Amino acid sequence: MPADHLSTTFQALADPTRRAILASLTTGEKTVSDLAEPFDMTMPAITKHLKVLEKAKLIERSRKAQYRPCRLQPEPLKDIDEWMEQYRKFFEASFDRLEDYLKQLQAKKEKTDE
Amino acid sequence: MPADHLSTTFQALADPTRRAILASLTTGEKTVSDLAEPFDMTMPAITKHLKVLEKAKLIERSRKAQYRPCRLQPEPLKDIDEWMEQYRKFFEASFDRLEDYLKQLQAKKEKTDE
DNA sequence: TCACTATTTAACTATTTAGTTAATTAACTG
DNA sequence: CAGTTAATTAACTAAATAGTTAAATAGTGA
Repeated sequence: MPADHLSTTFQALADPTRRAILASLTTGEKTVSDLAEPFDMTMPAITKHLKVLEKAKLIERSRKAQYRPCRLQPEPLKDIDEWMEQYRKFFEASFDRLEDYLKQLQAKKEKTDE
Repeated sequence: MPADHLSTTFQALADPTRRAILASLTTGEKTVSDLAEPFDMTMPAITKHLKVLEKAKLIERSRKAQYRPCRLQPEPLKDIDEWMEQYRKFFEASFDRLEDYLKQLQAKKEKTDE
């Protein structure tokens, strides 16, 4: 039960329904029913996913009449992005090697084409 | 119980012990005992964490005598980084607004200093 | 006030997770 | 071979997760 900030964020993102909800919020505020619509899932299940996202501060909620509109709150994603920084050199390095390899392939192909 | 690739990766990262293990592997290959040393936890617990990381393909393991050295395998982190791309404009935008605000503060301060 | 819509809460269940202790496997070393 | 070190497996437990159905709450509007 890790209570730390990053663990809570990663945990919240470790579910495809919740990631889809976040993606859907990139186009703007949505009601709970709007968000629920694409999923083959009951409303209480969606309410629970929203609570997980809210506790992780990935969304914020307000009230408009009987609606509880949700909007994206991207700060925790920024924290993950910053955490990622220490690993970037590793996967960028392997990407560079891939690029080198692809360049070699291309060079070989050009030779064949001559 | 999401079996998809991104969920598995996020799930593996949603634990401070596992993130610390990854960080420790940035300085190179380590044995299980090396990795276990900083934690107040039994060896079987560490073995389980390593299995989670291995299933998520965040580490790879080999054998050297009685040791099972682990090394970082950063590809899944790259996938997260790419997933993040769709959100970057959101948190970069709010960072820009913060920058603007700080510039305004600075401008005000300079005026006061005149 | 009554009925309707939007959403949440309660109570329950099945599965997964993170840890433990005790026992086992594997490889080295005297 | 006997003993030691490295690591895993088995069996168990407590807590968390993701879902369900049924009931409750809150706001709108005739």
